[in-house]
Amino acid sequence: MTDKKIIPMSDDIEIPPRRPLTLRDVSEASGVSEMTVSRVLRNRGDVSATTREKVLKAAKALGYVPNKIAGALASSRVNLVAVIIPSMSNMVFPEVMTGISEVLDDTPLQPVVGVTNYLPEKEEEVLFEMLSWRPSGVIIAGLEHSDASRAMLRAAGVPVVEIMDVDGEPIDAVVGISHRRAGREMARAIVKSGYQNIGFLGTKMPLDHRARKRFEGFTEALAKEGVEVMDQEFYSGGSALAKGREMTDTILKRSEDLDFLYYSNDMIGAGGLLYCLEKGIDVPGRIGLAGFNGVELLDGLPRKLATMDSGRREIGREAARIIAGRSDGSITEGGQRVELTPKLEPGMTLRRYR
Amino acid sequence: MTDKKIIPMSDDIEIPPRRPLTLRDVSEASGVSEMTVSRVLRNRGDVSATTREKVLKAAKALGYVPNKIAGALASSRVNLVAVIIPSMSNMVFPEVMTGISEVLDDTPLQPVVGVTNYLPEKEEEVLFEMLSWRPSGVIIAGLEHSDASRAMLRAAGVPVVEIMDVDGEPIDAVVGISHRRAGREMARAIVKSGYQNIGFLGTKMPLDHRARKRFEGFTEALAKEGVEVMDQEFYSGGSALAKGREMTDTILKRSEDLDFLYYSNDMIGAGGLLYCLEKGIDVPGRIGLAGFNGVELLDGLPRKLATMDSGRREIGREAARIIAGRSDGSITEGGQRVELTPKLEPGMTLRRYR
DNA sequence: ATCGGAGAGGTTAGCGTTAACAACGCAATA
DNA sequence: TATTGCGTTGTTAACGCTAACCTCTCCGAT
Repeated sequence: MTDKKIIPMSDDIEIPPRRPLTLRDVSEASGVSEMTVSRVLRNRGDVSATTREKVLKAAKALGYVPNKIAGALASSRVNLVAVIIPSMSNMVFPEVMTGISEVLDDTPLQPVVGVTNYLPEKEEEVLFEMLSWRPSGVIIAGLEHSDASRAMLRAAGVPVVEIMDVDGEPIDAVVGISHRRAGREMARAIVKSGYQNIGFLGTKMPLDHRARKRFEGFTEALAKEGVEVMDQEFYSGGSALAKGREMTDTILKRSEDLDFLYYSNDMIGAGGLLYCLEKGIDVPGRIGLAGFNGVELLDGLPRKLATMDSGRREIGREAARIIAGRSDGSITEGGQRVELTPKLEPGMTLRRYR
Repeated sequence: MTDKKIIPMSDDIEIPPRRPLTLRDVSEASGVSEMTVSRVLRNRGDVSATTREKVLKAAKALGYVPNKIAGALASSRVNLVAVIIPSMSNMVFPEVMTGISEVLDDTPLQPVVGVTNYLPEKEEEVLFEMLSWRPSGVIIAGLEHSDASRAMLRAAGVPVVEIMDVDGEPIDAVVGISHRRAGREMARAIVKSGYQNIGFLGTKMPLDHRARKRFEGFTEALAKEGVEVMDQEFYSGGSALAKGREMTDTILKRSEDLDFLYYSNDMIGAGGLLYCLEKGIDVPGRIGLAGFNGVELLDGLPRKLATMDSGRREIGREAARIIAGRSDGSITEGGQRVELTPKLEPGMTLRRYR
């Protein structure tokens, strides 16, 4: 009340309040204490209807926006959930985000996204940055992290949900599918349909652990059937659809006997499909095709590509549910493990027999 | 230094520090004042190399993560940029985000995203929420906002960049293209190529102002040429590619004379293209097609769809540059206006003559 | 010997909010 | 009438950090 700053000002009637508004301003405007204003604005404690309205009117008139920074510091409660994903341009992660938002929208929590570009060092940076805001929980893609990252996550003292993948040792909770198993099942389905000369097309994957695990599961299951991957082709960067075409062209020219192509994602698979149809190749008679993810886009293709739905949206929802539950106290234990089952969608490109 | 809290503890050597670490812990561990630790951790002020190392070692050993909440409150500097966009599943906005991140990565600033689902009320909520974190700047899609939103943005006292669109009254800075103009130019190009019976296919657009403006510019320019839109078809929700097919089927069956279809985005345009090719319709001879946005996906289609590049990535970059410049003081004035020029890409579906 | 000044580090006082508790007024009860 | 107790409002002290100022030491110039 004492240190009212004197600011030299023009004669304008309407002085735009250059100093940002605080509770104090609202309290002065409404004639009650800051504490009461705080209570009104958070609907907490008993405040008489009269005071409540007086305060709300003043706050609205001034255009007061509470300062969450100060609030968070005082209450040591931050309603943010850190979400750390490798990429935004993949269509997969926006869908996960959608699932997360759907659930968090019904809670006081808010997601904040960080992108790592599949780089462990970047992940470490982003994680450090996010943890320094003391979020109420962390949702992070994958189970592979640097030692420093794992240490940070463990030390953060908040719920951590690793998503997408369940093949590995989680730090706390996990929600995802088994990519190895997804690869295995696809391999079996392919062989069962009578294909024998199988090619694999995917990303250059040293850092895409999930693609790698799918490939491992795939080759492993093929091996059990006495089949080996006949040829492979990898790409990085560029329009996935166009790359799918190019790679398909390359691999088919190189290995003419191929009768099945397994793509590590739907986008390149779609490119391959378009390529084959254009070339008049009989799909799935002469060659079968399959992708991975179950993206919506497939519904619009000339022929439905075989794929395996990775349940991205549901993964997001489950992860958010765990964080929300633990944060509001309705879940007390940690370490939950939710394995979703990827569903094989044979579409029209995987069914030589029957 | 006086009020060291006594915590009853077991005899364990390694006490997992359940109370979150503070500067104090680091200062005690390294034998210097908190202030010095703070200086080291922010590379500010003069600290001897010896002390610096001592402090860094202690911080790392403890696994200390600074509390930005407290830091922000004390310094009243928050290195966050609020980015408010209508949707994440559009492929357009992830690209804008990429542009923003590219630029902000070289600054201390960090983007934080909020999604409005094209709903003004939701925009208001999200904006309020974000402003309560006192960000250093706001990047927000579109020029149409509720009165309350505009008031908040003006009162926030930070740089505001409205992006995507320049047709309207900005609050502060704008970066985007003129969608009216984009619509007009496409109309002219279509007519110039000799098409006369033109259909429009798009989203139900009461809330998609940019699509609406394109449509307005489109019809306006057609009118000048004495041409009227012959038929229209709108959709909402679902897989855009599949919707493009369906709508194309519907409109072509309803209006057999149509010789050009203008789609409000590339995705439905691609669906339409695939449909026409499948039906054996001569494109662009019998029917011409065009979309909007210039998405990468088009590169992989059987035929390159005519489109107009909306320069999303560059929009993100420019917007981020303005925020960054104003926030580090290298730009002092406000109200900048950057109008990018959308480039017509005729592809292979818009060129009946020549 | 004296002084100026740079380098290194410490002290103090907030930043704007909320938790915890204290205090007040007034009606119902003993 | 005194007492209890509830509903309502105010007071005080953090929360963890940084800006601003202050002190001390040491060294070279005078």
